[in-house]
Formats: sequence, structure tokens, C-alpha cells
Amino acid sequence: MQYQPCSMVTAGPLSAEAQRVLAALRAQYAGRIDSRPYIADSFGRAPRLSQIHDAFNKPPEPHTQSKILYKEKERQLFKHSLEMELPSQPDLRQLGDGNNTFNQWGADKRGDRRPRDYGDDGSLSGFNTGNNIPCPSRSPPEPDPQGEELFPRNSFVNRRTPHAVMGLPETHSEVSSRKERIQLLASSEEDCKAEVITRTPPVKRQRFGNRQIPMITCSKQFEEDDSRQKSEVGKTNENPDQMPFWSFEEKEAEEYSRSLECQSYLKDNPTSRRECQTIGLALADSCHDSATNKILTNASHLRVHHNLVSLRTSDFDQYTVDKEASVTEIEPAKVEHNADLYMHQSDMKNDQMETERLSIEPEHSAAPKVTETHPDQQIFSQVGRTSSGVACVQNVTLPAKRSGKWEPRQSSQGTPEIESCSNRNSSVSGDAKVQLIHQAQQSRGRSQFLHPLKSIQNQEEMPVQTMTPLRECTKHESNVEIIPDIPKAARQRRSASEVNEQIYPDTDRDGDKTKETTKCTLALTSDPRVCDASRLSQEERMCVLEEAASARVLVVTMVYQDGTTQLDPEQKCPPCAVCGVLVLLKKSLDSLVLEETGAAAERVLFLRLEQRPAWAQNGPQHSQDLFSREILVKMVCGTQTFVCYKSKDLLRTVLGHFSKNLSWKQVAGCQVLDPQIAAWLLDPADSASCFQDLLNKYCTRPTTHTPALAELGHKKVTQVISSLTHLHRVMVELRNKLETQGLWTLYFCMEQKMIPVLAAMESHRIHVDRDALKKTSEMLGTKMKQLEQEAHQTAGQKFLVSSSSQLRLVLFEKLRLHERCENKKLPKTMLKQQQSTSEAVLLQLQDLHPLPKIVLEYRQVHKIKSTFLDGILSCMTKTFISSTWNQTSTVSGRLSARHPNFQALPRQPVQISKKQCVEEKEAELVTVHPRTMFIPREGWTFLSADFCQVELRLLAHLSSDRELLRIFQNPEADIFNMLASQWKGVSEDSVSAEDREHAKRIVYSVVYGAGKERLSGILGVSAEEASRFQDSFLQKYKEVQAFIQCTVQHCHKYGYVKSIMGRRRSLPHVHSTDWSIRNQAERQAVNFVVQGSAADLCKMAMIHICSLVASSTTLTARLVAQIHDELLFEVEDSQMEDFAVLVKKTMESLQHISCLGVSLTVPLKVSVSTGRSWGSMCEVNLPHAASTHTSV
DNA sequence: GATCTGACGCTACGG
DNA sequence: TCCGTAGCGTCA
Repeated sequence: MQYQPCSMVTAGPLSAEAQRVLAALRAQYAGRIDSRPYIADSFGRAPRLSQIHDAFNKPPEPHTQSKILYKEKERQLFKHSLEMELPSQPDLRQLGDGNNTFNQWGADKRGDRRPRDYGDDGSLSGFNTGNNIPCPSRSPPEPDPQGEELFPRNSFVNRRTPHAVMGLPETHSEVSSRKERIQLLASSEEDCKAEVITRTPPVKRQRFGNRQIPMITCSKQFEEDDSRQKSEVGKTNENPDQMPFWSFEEKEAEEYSRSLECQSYLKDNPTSRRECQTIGLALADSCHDSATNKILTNASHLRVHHNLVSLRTSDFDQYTVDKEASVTEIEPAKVEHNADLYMHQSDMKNDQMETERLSIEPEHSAAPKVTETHPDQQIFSQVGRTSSGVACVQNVTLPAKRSGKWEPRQSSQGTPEIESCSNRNSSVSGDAKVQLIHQAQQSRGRSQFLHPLKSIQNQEEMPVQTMTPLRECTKHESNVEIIPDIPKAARQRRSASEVNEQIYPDTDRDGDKTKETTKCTLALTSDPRVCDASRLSQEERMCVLEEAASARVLVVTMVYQDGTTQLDPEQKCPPCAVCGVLVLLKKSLDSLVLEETGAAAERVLFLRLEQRPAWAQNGPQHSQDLFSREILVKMVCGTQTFVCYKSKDLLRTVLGHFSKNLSWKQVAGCQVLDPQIAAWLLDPADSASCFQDLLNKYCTRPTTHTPALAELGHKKVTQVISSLTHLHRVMVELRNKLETQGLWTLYFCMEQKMIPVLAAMESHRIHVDRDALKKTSEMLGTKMKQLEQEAHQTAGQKFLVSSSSQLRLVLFEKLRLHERCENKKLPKTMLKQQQSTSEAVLLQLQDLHPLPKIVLEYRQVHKIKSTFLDGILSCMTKTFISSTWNQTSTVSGRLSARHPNFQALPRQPVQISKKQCVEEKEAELVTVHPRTMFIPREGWTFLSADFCQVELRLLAHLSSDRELLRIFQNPEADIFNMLASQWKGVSEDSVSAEDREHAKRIVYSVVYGAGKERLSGILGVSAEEASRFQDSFLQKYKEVQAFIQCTVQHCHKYGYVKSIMGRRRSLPHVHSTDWSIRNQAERQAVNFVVQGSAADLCKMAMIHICSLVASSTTLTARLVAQIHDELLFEVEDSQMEDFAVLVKKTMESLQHISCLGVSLTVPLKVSVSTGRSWGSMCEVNLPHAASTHTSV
């Protein structure tokens, strides 16, 4: 259903008169905007270039002290603790020093002020009253005394997804798992039936400025009291889904009249609750409320809007209060069709519609009537009329000034009294307070009424719901498409986190997900210390915005449906299970002191991010979404510095959630401080695996301990708030360490900028030819069975071909092949020193027996099928795929990719012979190339840009080897081709791609210190010949050897090495007394300097190109993947030529990077290729770009 | 007996 | 006694 702006009354287009009034109103509101001067973002201190340039010659900082305890992983499991002395007083102003720009959000690009209004693009509607309402301080969150208990592990039910494999016999365990799933399915569905009404948190009262605003909810208990009430409208309308929204108008007017009668009657007869309820039934019929994403009664909804129209003419703020106060909640899952019906006409569009309505019926407006009822209260009474001319009364009580903070509602306090008809006898008889008719919570015609006092009691007594794991995972497992022969590891991954949309079918999952969200965030949102943005009125939101404007820094973490956050040690929820974002608005950077005195005033804001089905997303967004969006978008778009652990996940989530309104280009300038990345930069070999590890390792300041709180949920909230405080604290410490070690520039200029680039990559979906994958997988399955049979026949016994231990028994104990090649030394396994069955061994044995060759082919086919076909199928969502890019998983600074590993897809196609049908006939060869399965969108093409021989060029630069530099001065020269021709004794034109790759491997093996025996294995020659080759290579490139020695000496002296851009790697093993361990560290040192420098270069290329595209109004290219030295883009056909030139020029210009002090003495060469699939790329001849100086 | 987990071996990729 | 990633299967 497509929303069309129209009058609520006539459903027709907006009249000229309506537009005129609308414009007048906007102009009127525009004059009420706050006008604070823009405060420039000054957070990022100027990079200290000098810290980068000290490279190798600078001794380690005198206060650096390394304590190294290690054990080999592979041969070394190594624990390294690097203790740094910190300055006695860390400069806390470094973090967000008065630099956020919330206070300029009301200004447009030119600095002109304009209304904070949700316009067509859905931006926030809000009007500053002109008063700078002071936001009172409140107590800071109390740190939890149990340090280890900060992140309790939730218990989870077994969420393993059973997986039927088509075409294979189902194992016992699979049958068992399926039974378990069925049980879980059944139980979860029962849960759904039982949980008809969502519990809502107790009424909170929060102080915003000098106003105290109620947040009304409906308790379950009270709902049950009134559950017998049924909607008259619902009964008469058998199929409300098909009725247009405005068709209720006449009915509504009639019922509205009855509601007025109800009020009038109750005023005179306050004791008759039963009668009131009877009258109140008329309020029932569902519609959607924008503020809460809940369903309201339709008649009431319209009624409220009538009132609001009149209110807006005189007091916008009052409107917001009325609107918010008139809302109760309902479980969307139970009214999905009704929601579908109404959602399209709700929300900010309703604002528009209301204004339009105003233009049609301006004569019905009335100024608010103020009635004094209590010294602390002002009661606003509003009178309006419906289109049918029926009067309407709606009142809300606003308290006068009251000091305080978030606290549970107390009946003795001057909270606005908002009562339903059904509760009238108790309240009306008292102080003659004016009533507000509430929206009744109902589902498909069921009406519920609000009882504030009961609500409070009920909610306060209600135990906090246990954090539950994802029930959807089990509930929707039946929807998971069965994919044949999915590898075991992929099946497990799929069951846990990669099922995404398959476990959440668009049309079914919304209700359950919302319910889970409600359950799991209840503990958070019902806590008085947490401000639930979805329950704030417009006015309160403005106050929050102002508070955010005055905050020094935002500390952010995502909350998952199971109640965990990004700061918890275990993340069991899939990425799609985010239900909200917690934002700590830090008012003071030096709150460490203030926290201890209890004087800090920091608000914790909870922004819901509820998943909506596609049909709901097509309609207008809800106001809570808009408010969340306003805050989050401003934050991630670079106008607000914030601290977030694993910030890439947050960016990706925000991009996904607001995909229709937020482009990846907007987040390209994101200013985020991520402690995970900071810690990794400090020690890439031992970056903390979770936030708690990070705290243990880097947070040196003691935490304040308070007694544990008894209430369930309260403790959890305390932990979360405490974690946010610690998150900020540890970032302060990490930044100091980064600066001390000269790594801040690298963080600021490179790693921080990589975060939005990677988030954008993960947000982009790549189309995959699913059918081709399945078809090829089936074909390879047949081939594997054939090879398995051949292996059994050849071996003379059945054995598991994929088992290296069983193969070892066959090859070396039964066939005793090793005895037949005594002149060759067969490699042993690394750890157990057993006879290896690796490719190198099998190649040596293949002439002695047919079995090794069969096993080699079997392994090749098996690898392709399990990893590159079935593995990719398991990572797919519909026909798309997107990898997870890890910024902190490598010691060298490289990126890594998972699910699938985009960097490990075979470059070359593999030819496999199909089974012969006829003995004499030659076997049919089939070419399998997984990269061809990746195809761009229609009208788009892949473009690949590859740094040519990047590591060798960097080696030439680092070593200043004259011979290498000479070769690289010729842009056409290909050193691997050249070496391959020399080695093979053929012309350079005759060198095959395979020979070239071989030569490349040999060169790098020599450079990085391969032993002569290893080299002989690679070269396929004797050890003596390999040694001679090694010597001659190093003799020809003498400076290379000098560079190696120099690097090793530096490593011995300082214990670490650096890349060209200042990336560091500590190598404590270099001091080992064990010769082999020490030697390995030396090789790692040499390798790191070159490989790490290449990684730096590639990252800078990504940042520069993405930055150029982001700042362009025309370019639309998307970065799809990075394969170390290769960048893969998806480019619109019409822009291909321009973009190819841009990419090549940009990458080659990275020879000089001023901000990081890089100026290479060797030119960079980039080859560009394009293709309609990743497996069919053809090189494009572009002129070699002249190196230009690049300023960053 | 079923299930889970970590270590290990092997093989893709990149240089 | 090249470096570094990820993924899969086996096995204890």
C-alpha cells in the first residue's frame, strides 16, 4: 500500500487552502527554533606526524616495559603483557571536548535556521519553545561491585539447528535434533498464544527541564480486568483489513459522541464504573500509533487527532503531551493485519494529515483551557470537534516545577492524572481532576483501558523477565531452506547466526521479534535510570536533544534481543537480532571523580531499533524511529564523536535499519573511537577477545564498588551502565597509550576511517548464482563418490579418504610407499611428527602408486565442493551474500574475511573430469570456477584493481635495492615473469600463469627466509640446487639481504618492528634462547615489515577511493571486497570508464601519502580489469597514471 | 550412545 | 626453519 498525502476526512488530495494553512503553521513554528551557535567539532587532535617518522631508529620509550610469557601457538601460545606507564593525569578533554553538534541540528547547511520538522524525508519534527530548559542532574550509575559479574552469561537453550541433508541418509543425531526442534517449535508457539498482551514497564516520571511528563502504560493486570470488553466496531466490521482508514469516520463520530456522554455522565455519576465501561466500549477499534509503534483503537485515534488539531493551533507542545499521553500499547503480532491497514497512515504523516485537517476545519479549533486543580499542577483541557461536529474533551495535567530525576511514579506526587473511563469513579471523585480518555489497548476489536495506579503496582511487582535466547531461531527453523550437502561447520554456523532472513521470513517474524524485543528490553526500559526514547513526548525529545548537545561524548552499545550487549563476553544473537541502542550521554569527561562523589549527571538513553517487515517499512516510519534515527544518524554521519566497542557492527546495523534514508556515503566520515581497534593496534598479537579482557588489560583505574542490588534486572542494568562508563574510561586509557607509542595518527588517519568502509562493504549484498552453485555441487558430489570408490579399489580396502590418519595407515603401513622412495625425505606433520599425507608428499608418491593421485584429486574436489560451493550456499540470504570483514584479526594489519572467506576463493578455474560413460571415450572435462558464481547487478559490472607486485615493490623501497628499483622503474616490467623465464629457460612471452605464480612463491619464500629443504620442495629440485638458487637470488639483490639483516637487528634491539605507516608488531620470541623459535621471530619480523606495509597501502587505497565516491554526487560504485592487494568494485556500466581511471590514478598516487609521512621511492602499478562475473575479468588497458602527491 | 569441543592436518587464498 | 588468513573434516 502506497501512502498518498491526503485529507483524513475526504481522503482526497490536499487542497490549496490546506497547503496555505500548513505553510503558515510551519512559518509560525519556524520562529520558535533555538538558535545556538555552532560549536565546531574539535575532538580529533592534530595528528603528531613526528610520532610516525621515528620508524626504526628510535629506541623504545624508556617507560615501556614488556613482560612476556609465552608458549608457541602452532608451536606457540603466547601471552604477552605490555605494561605502560601512563601520564599521571590523562587528558580527559581529549575525548569529545565540547564538540558535538546536536545543538546545530536545527540549522541547515548554510547555517540558516529552519524548523526541526519531519519533512518529506522524515526528519524530526520538533520545535524549541525558545526556553532553554535546564536539565537537572541525577545520580550517576553505580558500578557493580562484582567485577567478574559485570557481564553475566545468560543461559541458552540449545539452539543448534537440525539440518536435513537432501540426498544423504539422515543420521541419528539429525533425527534427534529434528525432534528437539519440533518440541521447541511447539513450545514457542504456545508461548505466543499465551502471551497475548505485552507487558509494559511501569509508568515513569521524568523531569525534563521544568516540566514533568507522564509516560503512560497499560498494565497487564488492568488489561485483564477489562479484557471482556469487546470492540463494537470490530464486531460490525467483519473484515476491517479491507476497509479504508477513513471509513470509520462516521462510526467514530457516533462513538465519540458516546464517549463524551461517558465523560459527562461520569462527571455527574462518578461511582458507576460499570456503566462507564459499557460506554467506553465504543472506543474500540484498532489503529496504529506512531509514537509507540503500537496499535490504538481507531475511533480514539481519530478523536485524539481531532483534539490535536485544535491543540496545535495554540500550543504545539501541548499537542505532543496529549498525543503521547494518550497512548497505550498492544502486541503488534496479534494485530498484524490491522497494523497493515493503519500503519501507512500513521506517524509523522499523521501530523501532516492533522494539519491538513486543520485547514479544512479551522473553525473547530479552540484554545486550551487551563484549570487550576493543585498547586503543583496545571490542567489543560482541550475541546475540539470531529468532522461531524461532535464536541470532544481531552485533558492532561501538567505538573509545575519539580526537582528530581527518573523515578517510579508515586501516587503522592504531582504526576499528571490520566485516567480511563473505567477508573473514573476513584479519581474523579477526588480532586475533580480532569480526565483524559485513553486509547484502549486492544487486539482485533478487544478493548482495554488504562488504570495508572494499578499499572504502577503491577509493573513494580512484576519480576523482570528472564533474558531468553532467541526463540525465533527454533520457531522458524522449519522455514530454513534445505540445502544439499552443506558442510558441517557451515551447518553449525547457519544454525547460529547465518540464517538471517531465512529464520525471519518477512511476513511472519515481526510479531515474535517484537515480543522478544519487548521481553528482553524490559529490564532496561523499566529501570528508572534508563530513558526509553520511545516513551518520550516531543517535548521530552527536544530536551534529550539539548542534553545530547551539551554532552561531551556519547558512549554507545547495541542491545540484542537476548538482553546482551556488545560489551557482554558472548554474543549469541545473530546480527539481525539487535533490538536497540544504549547511549550514555556523558556530560563531563572527568566524571571518574564525579562518579565517586555521586554528583555526575549522565543520562542513559535507550533507542529502540525494532525490525519491521517489509510492508511496514513501506509506510511512514514511526516517530520513535525518527527520533532514534535523528540521534543515530547524526552520530554516525560524523557530526558527533562517540565511543563504541565493535563500532563496525553498530554502523552496519544503523545502515541496515535506516537503509531507505541513510546511504553508506553519509557515514563515510564517521568519527568513532573503538577500543577494540585501539587495543589491537597496540598489540596485534594479543588483542583482547572481549570487552572484559580489554578492561582487565588496559583499564588501570580502580572502579568504584557498591553493594549488589537485590532486584532482578536492576543488577543487569547496573552492569550495563557500569560497562558503558568503563567503555569510556578504557578508551581514554587506550588513546593515551596510542599517543605514547606513536600510533594515534595511524588510528586516526587509517583504522578509524576503515570502520565505515567495512560497514558499507558488509551492507552491500553481492548477487550469487545460486542455481549454478547447487548444480555444480551436485556434480562434484557424484565425482567424489566415484573417486572414493576408485581409492578403495586401489588401496584394496575401504577407508575414509578424507581422513588423513586413515590415509596414513594405508599409504605407509599397508602399502609402505615411503620405503620405495628412500632417496627423498618425506615431510612430517608439524606437531606430532607423523608421516604427512600433504600435497607435497602425495606428489612425491604419485609415481609409485595410483592411490596418491586419486587422493589428490579427491581432496581438490572435496575442497571446492565443501568450502566454495556448499560453504557459500550456507552463507547466502536468498540469492545474495556479504562477507564479514574483520579489522582486528591479523597481526600484520591485513583484513580478513569470514562467512564466506572472500579472500580465499580460488583464483584459477579447476578442471575436473566427469565419469566416462563409455570406457574408450575420453573423459569429459568440466571447468569449475567458484568466482564465476559472483555476478553484478543488471546494468553493473565488476571492476578489479590490483596492486602489481606490491610487496616486492615495497621491498625495493625498504631495501633501496638498486637492481629491484631499476626493474620497477619500467612500468611494463613484470619481475615474476622475468624470473620465471630465467628459471624455466623460456622467453618471457612463453611464461604461463602457473609458472609465474610458482616464481612468485619462490621469490617470497627466499625473501622471507625459507630453508633450503623447504625451497627444494617448492622448486622440485634437490636441496643443494635450492640452496644455490637462494644464494644467487640474494647475491643479485644484495641490498635485500642487507635489509633483512637490518630488520632483524632492529627487532633484536627493540623487540618490535614497524611498517612504513607506523604499524607495530612486538616479537618477544626474538629474544628466545631456542634457536628455532628465535629464527621464526626473525622471519616474522621481516615478513611483517613488508606485509604490514602492503596492508597499510591497500587500506589507504580503500579509504581514498571510498572517500572520493562518497563525496561525489554522481559516482555510485560500491566496494565489494578486498583481497589483500586487490579491490573489487561493482560499478554502474555508464560510469565504468571514468571510475576505472579514477581508481587507477588514486591507487598509484599512494606512492606519496603526506599525512602518514610516506613517500615511496618505487612507483606503484595498478592493473585494472572488468567483467560480468568475478571469474571472467579481463584487463583494461589504461594509461599509467603519473604519480602525484596525495594529501590526506 | 549422543553431543560438544579443541587440537590437528590439510588446503584454499594473499604476498 | 617463508609469512599471514579462513574453512573443513577427523579424532580424541
